[in-house]
Amino acid sequence: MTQRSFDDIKNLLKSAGLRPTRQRLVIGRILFEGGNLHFKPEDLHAELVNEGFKVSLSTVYNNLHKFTSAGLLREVVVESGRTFFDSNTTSHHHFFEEDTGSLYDISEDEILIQNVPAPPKGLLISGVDVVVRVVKA
Amino acid sequence: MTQRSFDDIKNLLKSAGLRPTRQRLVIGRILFEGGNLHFKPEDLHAELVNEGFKVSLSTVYNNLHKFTSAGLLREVVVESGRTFFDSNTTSHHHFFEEDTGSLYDISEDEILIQNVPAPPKGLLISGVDVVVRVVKA
DNA sequence: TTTTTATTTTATAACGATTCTAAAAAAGAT
DNA sequence: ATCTTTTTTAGAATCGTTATAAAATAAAAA
Repeated sequence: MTQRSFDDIKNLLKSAGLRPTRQRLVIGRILFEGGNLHFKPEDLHAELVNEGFKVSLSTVYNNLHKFTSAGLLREVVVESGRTFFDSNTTSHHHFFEEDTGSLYDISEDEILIQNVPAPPKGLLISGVDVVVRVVKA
Repeated sequence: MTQRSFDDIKNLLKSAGLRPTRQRLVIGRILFEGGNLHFKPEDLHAELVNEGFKVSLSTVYNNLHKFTSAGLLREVVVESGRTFFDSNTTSHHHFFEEDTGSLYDISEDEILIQNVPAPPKGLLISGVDVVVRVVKA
């Protein structure tokens, strides 16, 4: 996944059924220009403001959720109280460093999970999340 | 782990370095009377009030955290926005049903996790959490 | 194009969960 | 009992997030 042009982002948004607004293009360029990003809504908003784009925090939240339901982003739950998003939407796992709030990917085929028991009656497995908590050595 | 007397709870608290106050005894009796409980602070507070005990919500939060750092409780992170506690402090995993907020234990030896990669330089693994997300069939 | 309609953005208010505050109460030590 | 320390409490404050409703923008239709 290499550097993406503005038009690529535009197409990405369109094919996800999202209008390519100015705000979404700018957000999309940061999130999808290549490389996997882990971030909090506040982080992204700060970066946008920092780069000189006027986008409200509401819009950031709004679009992170739209991107997520459109399959362009994933939410990662590692801490109660704050939400992390991940620009890598493929199935994978994470190292999480509580001190710093840093996340690191673990690819799905690196880790091996076996013998997941059958869920309680009437329930179906929709996903398996592994969080490996780490601390400074 | 069978029914525990008030004195058992008192000793449990004492040996955890916690003064056996009226509030802690009452909370402890609910949480440690046997059986594994998954609950939110609000739930516990509601139950206490319901049973006729006057305990403030602050005290509940306060003591859940004290119990946790004393090793009597565990926090379970399955959703950003609310905190779950687990009276089972042994290493184990969970099914989580998002619709209802229900948690079900998966014992550690039931599930098999292998090939957890080495953490990034300078970090040590402090724990591995597996959350199996489930939905109504 | 212009007009119309639908969607999006925004500032701001509201919200729920949690933490903080500082004063009153209770526990333990002397 | 008295003193000291810890705990509890009500209430305010804070944090992250979501709701509101009016203004702006995008897309579709004319």
